[in-house]
Amino acid sequence: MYTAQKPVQKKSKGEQRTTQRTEQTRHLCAAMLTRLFSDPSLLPDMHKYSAWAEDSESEDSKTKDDEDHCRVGDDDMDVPDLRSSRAHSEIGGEDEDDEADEDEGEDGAEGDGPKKRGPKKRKMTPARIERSKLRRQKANSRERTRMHDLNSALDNLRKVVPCYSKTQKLSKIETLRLAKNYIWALSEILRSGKKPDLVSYVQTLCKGLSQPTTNLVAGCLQLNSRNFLTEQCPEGGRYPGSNSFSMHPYPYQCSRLSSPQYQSGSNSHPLRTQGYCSAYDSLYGGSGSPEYNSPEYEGPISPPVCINGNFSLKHQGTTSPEVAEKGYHYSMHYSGLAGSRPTAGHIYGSSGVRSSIHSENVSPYHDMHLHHERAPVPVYDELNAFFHN
DNA sequence: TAGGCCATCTGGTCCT
DNA sequence: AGGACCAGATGGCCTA
Repeated sequence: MYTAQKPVQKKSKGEQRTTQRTEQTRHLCAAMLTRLFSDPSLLPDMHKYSAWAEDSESEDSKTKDDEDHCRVGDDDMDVPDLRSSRAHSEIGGEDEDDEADEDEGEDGAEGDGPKKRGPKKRKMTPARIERSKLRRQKANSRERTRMHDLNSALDNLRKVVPCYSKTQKLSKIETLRLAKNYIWALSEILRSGKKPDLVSYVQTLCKGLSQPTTNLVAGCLQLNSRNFLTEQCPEGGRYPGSNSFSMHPYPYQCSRLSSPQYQSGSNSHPLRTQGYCSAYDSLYGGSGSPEYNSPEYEGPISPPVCINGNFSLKHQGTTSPEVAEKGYHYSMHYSGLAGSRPTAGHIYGSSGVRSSIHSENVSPYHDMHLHHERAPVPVYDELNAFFHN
């Protein structure tokens, strides 16, 4: 009696862990695919997107509510399933024996009653059991491979979303969320044909992200914003290759950048030699865009990102140091936008103005790195062509 | 210690 | 029948 109920309690806890993430991921994927591919006209329409994003959130919550509701009703019905499932798990490979036993049990219980319809289960012979085990092993192996492929695809996705790090990976769900926002942000760029408002762009990018992820992105933003603030070539003019999308002057500043600690810095900051630059610059042709022939830089160019409303509101004055102290390891990466564009090399080159901005306070970002895979994302080429027409 | 995230196993369902 | 896909369950690892 109670042995059957104990797993239910355990299951409840397990569900809290599993179904939340599963449902979030599933609905996010479904919403993304449905919206993006079934109705392409939605793509460039950020107004619709805003509404949709809210819908998605409400759907998510609704789904969660529904799920919670179902869970209450499911408990009783799940008991037998759970019991059998646990039995299978603990007595791995004996499922067919269970079937055989079940058959016998049914036969015995029903006796002269109505016969169970459907194909009668054959008695399990040792050979069948062995084959069944083999099938299960093969299925497990395939499932592992499938999940590895899925994770590999997610890794590739991580590399083309705005905040990438090998050491501080975005979670699966956050990767999908950020990718969704990224797609919409890029779509809006294509639709409007002009440089987006930075604040709204970033708010779009960070919409729906968890606080930790927002902080991660915010850390990237700080790097970018430093670049925004210091985007001048050593000669006081533009970097070679910069175009009309130069970001001067920058009306937007990350709050953290207003603090003196980011106004004075060390020339020895390692980032200076690692090819980091404003992704916004990269995307919009601002000065200091990296180039692929830079010794340090080979990876794609990240989209523009900057301060997030949530981050700004919730963490002003507190989050930035916190982020700095957590030792988050992330980096901006760069899309292929600059791949065919002649630019000035990485902005943290040997010359001065930018260099002086960097502070040892950003040391948590020392290990930021650029990945060296350039994802063949078509939109990059489109954007590239667009911005250079 | 609780919660988040993840990998894995597993059974069910659908399709070829 | 077998493979692909999905979702539930579970346990491990990590972090606050």
